[in-house]
Amino acid sequence: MFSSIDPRSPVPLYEQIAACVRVAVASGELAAGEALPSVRGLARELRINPATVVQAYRDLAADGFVEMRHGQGTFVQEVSPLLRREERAVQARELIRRLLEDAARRGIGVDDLSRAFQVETGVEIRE
Amino acid sequence: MFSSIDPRSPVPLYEQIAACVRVAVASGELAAGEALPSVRGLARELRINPATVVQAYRDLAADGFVEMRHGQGTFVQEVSPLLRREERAVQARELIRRLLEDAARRGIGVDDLSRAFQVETGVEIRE
DNA sequence: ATCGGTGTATCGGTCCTATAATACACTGAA
DNA sequence: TTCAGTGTATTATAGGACCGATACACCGAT
Repeated sequence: MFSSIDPRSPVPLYEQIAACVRVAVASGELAAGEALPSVRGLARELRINPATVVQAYRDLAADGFVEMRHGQGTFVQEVSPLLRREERAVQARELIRRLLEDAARRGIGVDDLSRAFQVETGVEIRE
Repeated sequence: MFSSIDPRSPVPLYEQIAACVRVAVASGELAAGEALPSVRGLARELRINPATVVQAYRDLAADGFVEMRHGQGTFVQEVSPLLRREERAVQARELIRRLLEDAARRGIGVDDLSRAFQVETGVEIRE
């Protein structure tokens, strides 16, 4: 599940770890209620510091993906597909807002973005 | 033109300055061929270091927005609307690629993004 | 009660970025 | 030539992000 972790990558280790967990949950490899690897266990397996794993798990917990139970472990959160879908929508809107800000700062308009979106994803757009 | 510059903002000063110039050019407040404020002059006006202004101007020069002439000043570049439009398109695609990476890392799909785009901008989307 | 598992909290070091400071080099007009 | 203006280059400082080390606190089985 964590085979793609690369300490030399420019993206932070804790983000890589969190990403692995997210895709594992999305793909069903990690079912709701199931326990994640322990902080120490994963740290030993990846030969990194426990605190780094903690940071990844805390991010996931902040997003409601997992729950950390002191003394017990970290578990995939039970949420209805509807709620999870809503959560994704919220985050997607946040990403789009940031995109629009960045673009505006460079004088790039919504029409430029929608065209680029179409080119990169194949999703067609109309006004 | 630089009234919105805020040293306490989390976005770097040089980006704020570059953004101001870009919108000034886009709005026509700064015509092609016209000179920008000198590095020292703007630095004094904003009470910041000249090197910070330089970094902003260099970014703009790298994007082809302005031309820095040693000993003379920094001038808004003459470019055809067509070329400028192409440049915007390139940057827009770059922004979209980054958006897609960020989203994938969080398990957010293209469909989530296109819906969010629609919500935030009012632009309708179809597959 | 104890012990081996778990997460929690705090500190310090390293690296990178943004910004500043300062000295340098070019241009055009007097 | 000289000088006041301009951009250029190099080095130094402050701050933050990332990661590691280490000590602490909780839980459940024995």
